[in-house]
Amino acid sequence: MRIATWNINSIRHRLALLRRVVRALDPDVLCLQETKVEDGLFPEAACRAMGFDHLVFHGQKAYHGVAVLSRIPIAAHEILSWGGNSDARHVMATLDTGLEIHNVYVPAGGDVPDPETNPKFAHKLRFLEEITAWFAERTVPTAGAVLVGDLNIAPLEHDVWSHKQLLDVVSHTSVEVAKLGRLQRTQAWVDAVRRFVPADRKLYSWWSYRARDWAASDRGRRLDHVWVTPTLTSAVVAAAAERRVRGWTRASDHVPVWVDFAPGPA
DNA sequence: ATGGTCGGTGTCCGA
Repeated sequence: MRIATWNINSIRHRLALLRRVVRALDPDVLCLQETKVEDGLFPEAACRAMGFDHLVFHGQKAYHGVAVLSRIPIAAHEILSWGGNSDARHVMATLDTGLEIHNVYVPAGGDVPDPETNPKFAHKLRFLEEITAWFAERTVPTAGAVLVGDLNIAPLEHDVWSHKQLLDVVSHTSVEVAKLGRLQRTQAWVDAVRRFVPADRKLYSWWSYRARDWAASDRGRRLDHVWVTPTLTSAVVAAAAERRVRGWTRASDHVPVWVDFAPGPA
């Protein structure tokens, strides 16, 4: 079973690219962020035509929005909200196997890493505190859980092109990394992708649109993550961030990240 | 040291 996550940056603008990604990666479950579409306008038929018979989408006009596209039946889902507003940033889908999937889009946090002067950064920190408190009270399901999404934080030194130059840049500051660490410890979440790409090797999932040549400058960050609860760790047999997708026509600034699970009991 | 580009929406905002 393959689970993928991708910040698509407008699902309606990128339906052709979505088809191409689905053909190339053939995920069983694809979690999208920044769909940027309200539920009434979600391209449901197009997703079904790609083989995803089971859909959960939770969006709003213009901003944010998360969706779970699945070939595996979804038994239940829940819309969750953190940070003091009703932003569409977290949906939980429980597969009929009992596996719980959390699709999360953490606020970007603006430009200035100071919660006193930048309300967007304050909102990001509050979102992280609230989701952390919720997971801390929650029991890990028997079948395990997966947390994926655009977490908008690159926690490790080699999750960014220059650790030194990004220490004061939102997404890599110590306060954000510490908060992400607290979230990770709530259910002892394991960073599944870094099990396959060691921490001393550069790994990115996002490259800014603003670079003249994103591939040549290669100033990327790993903002998109796949975490699994401990009992699932040994079932994860492969993982990757699909760098090549950044070069495809009409690319998102984020690329898909995926994890493969071995069949059968973990 | 600065500005660079997107998408959705509307004459800018958020990323």
